[in-house]
Amino acid sequence: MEDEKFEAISHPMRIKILEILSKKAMGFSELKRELGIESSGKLDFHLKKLKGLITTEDGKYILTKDGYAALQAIYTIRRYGWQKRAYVLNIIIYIIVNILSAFKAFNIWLYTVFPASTIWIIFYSYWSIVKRGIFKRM
Amino acid sequence: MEDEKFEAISHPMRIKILEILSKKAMGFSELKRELGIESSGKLDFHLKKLKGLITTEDGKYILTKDGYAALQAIYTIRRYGWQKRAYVLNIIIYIIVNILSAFKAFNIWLYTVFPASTIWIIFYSYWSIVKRGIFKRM
DNA sequence: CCAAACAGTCAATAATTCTTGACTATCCCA
DNA sequence: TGGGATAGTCAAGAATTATTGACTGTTTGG
Repeated sequence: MEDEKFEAISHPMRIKILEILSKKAMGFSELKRELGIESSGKLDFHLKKLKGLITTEDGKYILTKDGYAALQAIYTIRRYGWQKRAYVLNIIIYIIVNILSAFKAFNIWLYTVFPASTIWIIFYSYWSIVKRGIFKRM
Repeated sequence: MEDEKFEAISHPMRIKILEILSKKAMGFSELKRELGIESSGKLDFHLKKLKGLITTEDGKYILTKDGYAALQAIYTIRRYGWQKRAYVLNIIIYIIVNILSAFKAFNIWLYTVFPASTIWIIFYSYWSIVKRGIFKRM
């Protein structure tokens, strides 16, 4: 099912098209100009390959939900480090919030801040490490 | 630079190879068996296409850092809904933590929990919405 | 030592993808 | 009314990717 999505974004021009359309809806000719190509057939070919990732609205091309997901995948590869950094920052803030709260008012911390933030951090760690494998062989 | 990575994972067999190797390091023949193919040339061809995403260790194939990133991209497409759900849950927990803290001890909340968690939520929202576009045409 | 299993390579062919360029049709405004 | 801009389609050929199958070494157990 998702194999053809990777096929769809496996050509530089199609990635370019997704990036352009994520910023601005465009018609056929404007897109052609933006891509710096002369051949209409070429653009037609690539637009057809992007079926499911783009659609039209008021005569202009826009990304679909899956189009944004595909772009997301591209950014995942480009900015993979982000996830790890976000995770580390999350943990640091968790620790800071808890230490500050515990020192200021132990009881409140123990019964509200600590359980709530700990549930969150467990969930987030599970998501980051188990589901997304952010620390696997990084 | 990353274009060839998408080309690399644009074939079902290569996605299968990445998934198999992410779970267990394997030699040539074991991989062939696991994939249910007869032709050595075929496996050789696809392994070569995966250059940069896999490597060998003790005579067995394993994923590289980029291999895991590519697999990550595959999961991003498969489990895209997760991000939105995680974001919403994060916001809910932020609100709960803040309301509870504010009611129990207003001053502590105002000077520690609120600023720290608000900085976090701004950062996280920026990351989720601006950088990753999780609400764009979902 | 022999055979079977492992770990590939490579050339030829099949299949698919990409590009070109010629063509159609509509709209608009001068 | 005619020319330029928009919005495509399609067939043919070029280029690339995928598969097959025959081949080469190495290792390992009996």
